[in-house]
Amino acid sequence: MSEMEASNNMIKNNFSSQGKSFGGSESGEATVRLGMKKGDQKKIRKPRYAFQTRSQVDILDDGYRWRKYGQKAVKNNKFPRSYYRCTHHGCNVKKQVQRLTKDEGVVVTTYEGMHSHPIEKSTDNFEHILSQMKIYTPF
DNA sequence: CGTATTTGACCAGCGC
DNA sequence: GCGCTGGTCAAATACG
Repeated sequence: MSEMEASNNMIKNNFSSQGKSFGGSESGEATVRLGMKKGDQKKIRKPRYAFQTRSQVDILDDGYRWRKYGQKAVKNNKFPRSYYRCTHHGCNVKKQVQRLTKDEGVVVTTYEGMHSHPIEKSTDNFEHILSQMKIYTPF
């Protein structure tokens, strides 16, 4: 996983890439237990979008519900990385949050997969979220 | 009661 | 061939 360093340069700003119909990365998911691992992934590359945001809190809600399924520390970072997963049915979207060792105020959020359902929260509320981002973006 | 969260342990892949 | 890392899952717990 050397992408953590690369991500620093590969940061993309295509936030609107998610709101679209499903049909993309689906992976049959069938896999029973450990079968799901990278079996499909090794063949099909899931879209990965990394976002770099300046915020003291790593809990940036984009409008979806996330369930934390793991937390592991990274070598390049003395801060632990948090793994989140969408709690929707049929929505295998994964998201991971990581902080930069150099700037703890910078949070890197990486989204994996695409949502196949509309946002739960009200769009109006979403505005509040953006407002939160702005507040934590003094630069 | 239900949901969400937490920590630990396990497994597979890859490296050397 | 063995070791190591990373990554995910499972169960237990906490909280609303």
